[in-house]
Parts: sequence; C-alpha cells; structure tokens
Amino acid sequence: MEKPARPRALYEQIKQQITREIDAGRLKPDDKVPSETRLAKAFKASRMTANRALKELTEEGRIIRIQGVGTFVARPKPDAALLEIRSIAREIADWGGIHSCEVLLLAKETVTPDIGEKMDLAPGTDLFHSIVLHKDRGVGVQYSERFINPAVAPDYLAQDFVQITPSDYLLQVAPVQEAEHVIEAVRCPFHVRSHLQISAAEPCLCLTRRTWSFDRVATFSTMISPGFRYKLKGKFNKRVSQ
Amino acid sequence: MEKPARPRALYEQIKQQITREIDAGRLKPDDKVPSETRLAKAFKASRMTANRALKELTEEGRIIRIQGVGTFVARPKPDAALLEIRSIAREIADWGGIHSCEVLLLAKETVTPDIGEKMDLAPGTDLFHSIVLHKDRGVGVQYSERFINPAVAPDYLAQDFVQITPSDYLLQVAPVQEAEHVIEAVRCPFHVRSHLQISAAEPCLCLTRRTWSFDRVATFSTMISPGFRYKLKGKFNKRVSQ
DNA sequence: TATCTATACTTGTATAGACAAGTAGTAGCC
DNA sequence: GGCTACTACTTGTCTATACAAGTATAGATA
Repeated sequence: MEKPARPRALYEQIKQQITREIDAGRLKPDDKVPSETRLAKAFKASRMTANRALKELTEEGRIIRIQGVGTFVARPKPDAALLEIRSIAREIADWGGIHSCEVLLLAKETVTPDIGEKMDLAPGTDLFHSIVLHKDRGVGVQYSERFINPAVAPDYLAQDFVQITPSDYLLQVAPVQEAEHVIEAVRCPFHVRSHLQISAAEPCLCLTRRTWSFDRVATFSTMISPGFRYKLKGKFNKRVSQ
Repeated sequence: MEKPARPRALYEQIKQQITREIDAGRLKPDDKVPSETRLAKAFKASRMTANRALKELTEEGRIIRIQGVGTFVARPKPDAALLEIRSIAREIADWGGIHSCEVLLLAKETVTPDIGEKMDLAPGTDLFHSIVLHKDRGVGVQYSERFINPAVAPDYLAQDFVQITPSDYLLQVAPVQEAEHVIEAVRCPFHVRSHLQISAAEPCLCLTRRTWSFDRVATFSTMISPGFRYKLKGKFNKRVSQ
C-alpha cells in the first residue's frame, strides 16, 4: 500500500523542486524553466534524467515544452468547471423552481466492508450517514445518500440540513482536492421511488460521487434523480489523439 | 498545425502495435505483454526505447507493470472517460468483448433549422448524417447518430466505418478543441430499441455531444446505450473553493 | 533595408550499458 | 515435508553519448 521504500528517485527530486517553485509562485505562468542541460548540471544528473522529469511534468500539464525554444510554466487550465460541484438548490433556483429539503436520515453508523473499501476506512470504525430528499415546490426531485468520513467533517451530525444543504456544508469545511463521478442510467429502487413519486419504469440518472479532502476519501454519495441532465463543457488542452 | 512531419518514432510504433493487439482482442485483460527485452529485440530497438513505450502505455492505463513479474494488459474498467473521447471499440475491447459495427445510414442531407441552430450552419446547406450500431459479440450495445459539418470532414461519406469507427476517423481528421456533453437517462425510442434488443423499460444512458474543430462546430451526435456508465475523475486546482 | 547564413542553444529520439530491486522457481539441505 | 540459497528473469533507475530537428540571434551579404 505504501510506496516509498526506494530512496526517492533522482528524477522525482527534480520534478518536486520544479513543482515547489511553481506552487510557491517563484515560477509564474510563462516563466522559463531551466533547460535540461542546466538541470542536469545542477542535480549532477545526466540529461536523460532531467529529460524524464520534464517529460512527466509535461504530461501532468504543469509545463509546456517547445522544441528549439525551451520549457515554460503552463497556464493553469480552467477545466475545474467540468467537475464543478453545484448544489442542487442552486440548480433548482436556476431552473426557476422553489427548493426545499427533508432529512430522512442522519446518523452515526459502523463502517461495513463494502463502504470501507470505497472510502478506505477500516470496517468497524465510525462514519456518518445521511439521506436527504430535495424537493422543488414540494415534489421530490432528488434522493441523495451520503457517507462521510468523520475525520474530515466531525460536526456533520450537528448541522441543520434544512438551512444548509449537505453539499454546501461539506464544501465549506472540507476543500475538495479531487473528485470522481460515475454516471449511469438506472431504474429507481422501491424505497427511493416512493419519495420521488415516479413509476418503476421511469429512467433515473444516478450520480455516484467520491471526493477527497486532506488526502483522504471524504465522502461517498449517491444521487438519484429522474429527468435530470448533466452538462459538461470544456476545452481540450492535451492531445486527445486516438 | 499538423504534427507528423517527423517519421513516426520507434517507441510510437511499439506502442501502436501493442494497442492494436489489445483492441483487436488478441491480447485480453491479464494477458502477458512481451517483456522489454523481447520487444527491444523484436523491433531492433534498445531496451530504453521499449521501456518508454511500455511506460507511456502504463500512464495511459492500458497495461499494468509489476517489477520482477512482468507486464500485463490492464483489467476491465467499464467506465468511459468522458473528457477524453474514447472509442466504443476500445471500450469493448477493455471489457473483454469483441467489437463489430453496422452502418445503418450514411448520407448527405440538407440542414434543418433544428440541427442548423445546434451546429451553427445555415439551413439549406449540406451536412453529413450517419447512424452506426456498435455491437459486442453481435449484440447491439450502442446506437450512435451523428451529424457532421462537411467543412471539417469532407471525405466522411467515403469512409468504411466497418474498418474504422466514425469516432476514430473524426479524431484523425479533426482535432477536437472543445467539447460539450449532455448526459441524461432516457427510455429508448422504438426505432433504436429494436437494434439493441432491450425492453421498453430498460433505462438507457443518452449522451449528446457537440465538438468543435477549427473554431467551428464539427459534430453533433447522440449516443444511446443501455447498461453504460461514464466515469470522470480529476483533481481540482487550488482555488475551486466553494 | 531586407535577406540569407552560420551558430548556439533548445528539445526529441535513440543507443548500449550498468546496477538495483522485486519475483518465481528450482535444487539442495536439514 | 519444510527451509534456504541460488538462479533466471523481470521492471526501475541512471549514465554518457549521439544525432536529428526546431528556433533565435548576430553577422554578413545583396
């Protein structure tokens, strides 16, 4: 599970130094990064080692390399919008509806092996569990179930989710580093169906989301909504080739 | 603008060969991929060159390498990467299936006001229209309908889409600058249902995609598939805050 | 002034060799 | 049988070198 048995590789050190320079703001977008030969000399490495470091940073989108010219710090890409986490409340407001919500469950439970695997938590420890029904003009439009890592949001159970949605609260207390979304079309399970007042045949969009905060899995949630659409738009920066 | 002035690099050839073996199903998930030394010998290349090919394939998630053991074809992940545009053929190959496809329609038509608006084309001008059914082991798994801007892919009608999928062909001739995806859960329309051999109640994922190339709308397509999932994962830039 | 040219520097690709480190199997030993 | 040591093979990292190819600049030339 843990990685670093090997003494940190030289090319990793070079990568890390450049990454730090960028993160610290000492290297700004479009600034020139030292050439391979310079880096090689500075780190007492061969050019190939410096080359590997720069090549990987290029693939990670942190720098841009132009043959014959040099290496430059990449401009940050605006693709976060693709993964932007919008609250259902805002969604409904944008649509012109009136949002309200009902808390169906809010409890501390024990980690099951199933959830434990997904959230990287040891079975038997505690986690928070909530089920919230979002409504538009009183009609259920989204059933959302969440599992929360208590280490990331210890006060989760004390919140009043009629005032603030779980999504909004979590975004406040736990900055999202990384997110994973899985989208599929499903038939609505019975216990959910009764809240959404739809027929068994109605196709529903099911969005399963995991988020990471502080280098840990923070939430694992499932949102089921009939008649919903998700829209993603973005520019491609990398070569999308085949 | 065009890229391939340089004769195709050797490591690219090695990558391509392995990729083809996987896509064609000759190499299945968990199958062993030839070792670096074998590949080097086969291609009359040095081990470092074979290493580069395998390293990049690893980063692209197509193979898995285990020190001291060997290199293996990566196991199924039936989640489509949304931001990349992956071909359904590869998706099926990853899953361990056998892909084939059938062209249901391939024609030049006249722009209707409806499509004209979405593709930013004047009604009355020409556009290409195709309907392709993708199959896994002969069973329909995806019905995809496309409208193509002739200015972007003038030779579209002359292609043999049994040999190369429309998606792959378009990626070759028209680099995607930007893409917009709309995802929804739908009931399958009758004319589509007969090809996919599913019941009317089966929820299907409907992905509507617009792509831009050369600063114009290049394609407008709708893909309907039952039992599909799309997966998105990504890091957030620092200031995604709220 | 405008244009060509030589040069210096950059990245891209490739080679041949080296050693480290991890794994699996085999042979031999107790 | 159970253990150890050895071997053969794998991937991971690194070096030193080489040539190709793209770019920018200064200087010479028309």
